[in-house]
Amino acid sequence: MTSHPQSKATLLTDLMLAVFRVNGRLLEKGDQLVEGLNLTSARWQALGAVALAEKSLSAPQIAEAMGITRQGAQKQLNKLEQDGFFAQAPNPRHLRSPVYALTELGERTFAKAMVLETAWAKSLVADLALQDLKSALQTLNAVHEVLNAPVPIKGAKS
Amino acid sequence: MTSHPQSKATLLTDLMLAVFRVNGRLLEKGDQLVEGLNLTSARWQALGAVALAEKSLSAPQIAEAMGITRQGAQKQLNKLEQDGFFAQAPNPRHLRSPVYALTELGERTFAKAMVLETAWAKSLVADLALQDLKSALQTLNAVHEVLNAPVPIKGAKS
DNA sequence: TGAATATTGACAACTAGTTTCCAGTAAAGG
DNA sequence: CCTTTACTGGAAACTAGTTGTCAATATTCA
Repeated sequence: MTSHPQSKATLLTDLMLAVFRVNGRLLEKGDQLVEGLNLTSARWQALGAVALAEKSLSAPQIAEAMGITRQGAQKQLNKLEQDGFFAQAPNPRHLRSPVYALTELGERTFAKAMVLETAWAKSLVADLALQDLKSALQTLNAVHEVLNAPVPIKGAKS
Repeated sequence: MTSHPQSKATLLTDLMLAVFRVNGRLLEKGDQLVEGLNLTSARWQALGAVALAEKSLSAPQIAEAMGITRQGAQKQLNKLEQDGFFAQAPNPRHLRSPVYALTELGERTFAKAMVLETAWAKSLVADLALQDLKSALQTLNAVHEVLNAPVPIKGAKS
């Protein structure tokens, strides 16, 4: 699907494009998977942050778990609270910053989503080899590591 | 960073999360890389669609090349034209649907971005093995293939 | 203790994409 | 031909995130 001379840099570029494509598909399929639960991929992820922490979290904590900004997480939380998935509880550590807990509905819905995700993942891996998945995961993690290095800013407004 | 029992389905789930993380980083770093050129990742991608086609394209053609909707591409094109990167030319095949060509500035800027991207990719691959990149690319492509299969819609509004 | 500093929620404006609708244009089939 | 269908740009409303500002609350530390 791309160029022929497979230098390492070219391969990395191709890998980047593959990440973009797969990312898009995953969000699309994730949305489809949970649309009957009044969820989207983003809303699901917010439920997951609290469910996996197994305790109530403040908005900034949820944001950090989701890898997005405080303000972005807050927007989702406000909607999810309105929809009955989260309930606020007073935060002993901070007057103005409540803690968010899953409601019954939130717990139940997240559990349903987990069941769907597990079934979906199982159906997908039929054609994939365990070792390939392992090494791909390792390589992506290595790429993620490398991406923490600062960008050479030659092109900056000089 | 995640759970221990490494079943294939669990590995795939972890791989999905890795794709999300790497995708976010790539967009962030891509934006930094070209910010001195009055570009963003999205604007860069639009220039690339026309540059790589080596001919003028209509808005729907550019959208398809970018993997986004016609309307999304049109928004970028309108801004990029205002900023002098694209110029419209009449489309002999359609009165109302002009064709977009890179201006001098557009060509020059895309060339600069390519230089930056190549240098960046080269600097990143130092710690990565060629074989790992190859197999990760293949696996991601395989995952992308599998993702074209329809989702089991058990959770849908039945 | 009290002053500087960091964190927080609310709000606004922005990027980047989506879906939906409209009206004009092109293409295809009878 | 001319009617139906497909394609196109424009605009609006939406999702999902960002940055930035403000005022209030916490924290740190001299």
